This record gives sequence, structure tokens and C-alpha cells, in this order.
Amino acid sequence: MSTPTTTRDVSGPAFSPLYRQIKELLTQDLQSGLWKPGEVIPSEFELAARFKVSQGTVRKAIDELAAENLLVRRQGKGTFVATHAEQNTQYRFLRLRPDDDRPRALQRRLLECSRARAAADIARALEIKAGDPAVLVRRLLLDGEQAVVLDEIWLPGRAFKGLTHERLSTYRGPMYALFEAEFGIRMIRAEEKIRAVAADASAAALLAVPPGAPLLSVERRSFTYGERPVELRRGLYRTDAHHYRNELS
Amino acid sequence: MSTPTTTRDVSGPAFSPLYRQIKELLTQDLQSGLWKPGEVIPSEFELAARFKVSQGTVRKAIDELAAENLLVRRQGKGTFVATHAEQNTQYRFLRLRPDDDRPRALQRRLLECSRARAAADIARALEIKAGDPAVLVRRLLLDGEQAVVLDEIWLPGRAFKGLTHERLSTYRGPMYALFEAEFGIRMIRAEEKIRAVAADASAAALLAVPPGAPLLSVERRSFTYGERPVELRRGLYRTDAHHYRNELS
DNA sequence: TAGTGGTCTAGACCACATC
DNA sequence: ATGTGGTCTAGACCACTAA
Repeated sequence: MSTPTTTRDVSGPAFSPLYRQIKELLTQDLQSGLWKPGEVIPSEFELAARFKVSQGTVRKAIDELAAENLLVRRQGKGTFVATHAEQNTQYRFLRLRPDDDRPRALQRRLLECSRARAAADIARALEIKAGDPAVLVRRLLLDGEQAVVLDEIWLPGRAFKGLTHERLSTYRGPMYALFEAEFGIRMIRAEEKIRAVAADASAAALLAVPPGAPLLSVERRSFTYGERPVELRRGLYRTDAHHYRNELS
Repeated sequence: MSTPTTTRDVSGPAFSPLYRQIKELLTQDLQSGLWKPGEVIPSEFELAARFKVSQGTVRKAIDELAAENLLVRRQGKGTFVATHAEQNTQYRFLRLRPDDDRPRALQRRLLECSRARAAADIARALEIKAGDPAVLVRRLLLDGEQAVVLDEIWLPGRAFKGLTHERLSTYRGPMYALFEAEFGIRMIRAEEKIRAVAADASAAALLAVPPGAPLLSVERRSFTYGERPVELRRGLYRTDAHHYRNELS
């Protein structure tokens, strides 16, 4: 590893400390699939030797990647690529909680999985062209007998070629784990826009509420490596016995 | 600073690394008001000398406090106690954004500031006794001509003795900045429970929507040092031209 | 020019998991 | 016993701010 770029390189890029350059290299290896979700990455000392920097510098790079939930450290075992397939990280992005706060597993009911052409708004959100192939998934999440979430999920068609109703309904585990395992697409972060809306007839029927009842509308855009949007998810949540929980700091 | 507690101290507390012990000491100085919001704290080297540890250890303690937004580092200047009074940290907890994403300052209209006895649910949230004195503040936030937020704010009466309608309505700047400056109470973090509800007659009138219109209900519990709850805020948000924005990772 | 935070190194030792 | 991440130190040097 050469000397870090400094501000004295008038013609060059902005100053970037060594550990950030290492972080960038590690991110590239993650993105390329060299290390897959759930796998161990090389030890800090090995990476340090490979990059010709000190262990402390590699450590700081990994620190940041761990803070962003891209890597997971396990003392004595090693550093692992984060995955949505593990028990404790399942439904990491779902903020809906039962009011009594006794977490229970939600049942899934798949309603639809079809191919369509992306309308203008969908295409814009996914950064593809209007009319490009897309996949539409609709499903319910149930707490016991009660449907609480109606999701409408749009995915870019080219990246999710083999995604079928059959495959989705037989897969054990969260949808995002399937995306990792079958399509090599890992959801890194997401943005949500939340509104209160009135239930239309079709949503009302599926969620067993009167038409016009207030529902939480949660529009999520999920991103993979390189800030690339790979999912647009429109959720309608019943919040009479559940709530969306958020932490501010 | 003595040797850090280790797991070999069978009778003692759990292992805590040196930098966490330093962090705890710094937190105590913040809580005691030794360093007030907006002020500089001593330099890393001075703190290291004071605690008889290396600069790197102090640095790691400060790193964590900065990550929790209790301190703010400014290269070349020093490390400062975070405050809600600064331009860039105002309305830090308000996640409502206009749909067009052109941020504009919201107007405040104070509706009420009165003393009352805490009902059972309020008391439970504030961890005081039912019937204890409490302060109730009601106010509107307006985007231009349009009211978009109706807040009902409950505060523990003993901690907010001199809070009056007069004082609130004449104060320039965010409410949380007033709380810091006048009552020495700094909001550190908060939890929000979000629901979709139908507007009742009174909320509908104040927010200029039809009765029964869907509104976002945002119940916020704010905490100060030591996980002590010091505010219960029930907000009703119009989300026809705004949305609640959240980042997931 | 001096003082502050920010980066980087090299080495020692601790805690944890596994063999 | 070995290898991994976690902590701590001491010292050098860089980047930024203000006098």
C-alpha cells in the first residue's frame, strides 16, 4: 500500500486516509462476491500483510464496515460477511412490533409473483428504464390469524431472472436470504417514507378492516453495494394492535 | 487509572475495558453539568494525563460518545458538548419531510401551556407517580399557511418548574434548546411508536382535514442521561404533502 | 507558531474459541 | 497450544484552526 493521497496532490482526488482506501478495497471484494454472505474473511493480520499496512489500519477499516452492518466480528472466531439468513438478523428491516411487545414469528402468505413492465414511477425508483422488465410480488404477513402487512414488492427483472411463485413459496427463510443465495444480491440499507392513508376496497378486504380505515403506508427503497437500488416495496400495515418502532439519537 | 477490572475478579463486576471506564467518567462529568452544552471539553492529551492513560484510550472513549451524539469533534478546535441549539442539529428528532424535499423552516404556534396532575399512562411513561405534577404543552407546527403537526407534550412538573406559556412563546430557537439552557435537561435519545389513526373532531379542526381523515400518530418518549425519561410527546402529522422519513441499515 | 484532533505504526498482552 | 479478535501503549507525523 502506497502513501495515502494527500491534499498536496493538487491534481489528484481529495485526501483519503489509508484505512479508507483499505475499506474501499474490502468493499470491492465483498461486492465482487469473493467472500459470500456468512463466510469468514481473512484475519486482520493476513489482510495487513497482504495490503502492506499495520494491523491497526486494517482494524479501523473493518470497524467501519462492521458499523455499517456489512461485516460481523466474532471474537476468537474471525470476521464474517453479514447475512440476512441468520436468526438474529432476520427481518432486520421490519420495524413493526406487536403492542404487547412479545415478539412472535409472522406467517407469510404469497398472493402473486408475476412479470410486468415497469411503469414510470417504478422505473424511476429502481433506476431502470420505463417499460423494462420487472417482477411484482404481493404477499401478506400474518400475526396468528390476523393479516397485519400487505406488501407489494417491485424488483428489477434482469437481476431476478429465475424468481418464480414456486421458488418463493417453497423457500424456507426470509426473502432477503433467498435473494442473497439465489441471485447474489445483498440488501445493504434502505430508506422508508411513511404516511397514513385510508384503506381502499382491495386492501381493506385483504387486511380485514373497513374500507377507509387508517393504515400505515410504508414505501421502502432498498439498496445494494454502490448505492444501487434493487427493490421498491410498498407496504400497508394495520396498526390497531401493532406499531412501527423507531429509535432516534 | 488503575488496571481494568478483569474476569479474574470473581467477586467483582463484569469485565470492562479501560476505555469504557473512561467513557463512564466522562459521561458523569457531562451529566453533572461540569461541561455544558456547546462548551469545549479538555483536550485528549490533558484528559489522558488526568486519568493516567494513553491518548489512544481517551480517544476511543470519546469516539463512542461522539457516535452517540453526546460529543462533537472539530478538528483543530477541540471536542464539544453536543447541543440542540445549533443550526445543523435543530429539529434533530423530527423526521417529517416535505414530499418535494425542499426543506423549509416550520412556524410554531403555541396553543397551551398548563400544569396538571399526571394521569396513570402519562405517569408510567415518565416514571413518576400518578397524580404528580406535570406540564402539558400543546402546539402546532406549520409549513407556510398549512398546519402539519399537532403536538401534545407532557413533561415532569418538578424538573420543569418555571416553564410558562410566556417563556415558551418568547423563546427564539427549538424547545429542546430552551430545556438545555433553562432547565439543564438535555435530550439524548428517543423512542417513537408510529401508527395510522383517524382524526377526531378537535384534531381535524386544528389540522384543517375532514374528521376521520388518516393521520400519522407519533408517540415519542425522550430520555436524558441515565436512561431517565423526561418527555412524552404525542404528535399527529398530516401526511398528504409530507412524509416521515427513516433510514434502515 | 502552537494547539487540537486525525492517522499510522509496532509491539505487548488479554479474552475467547477451537483443537 | 494456537489463532482470532480486543485492548493498551508510546511515539511519530499529518491536517486543520486560530492567534
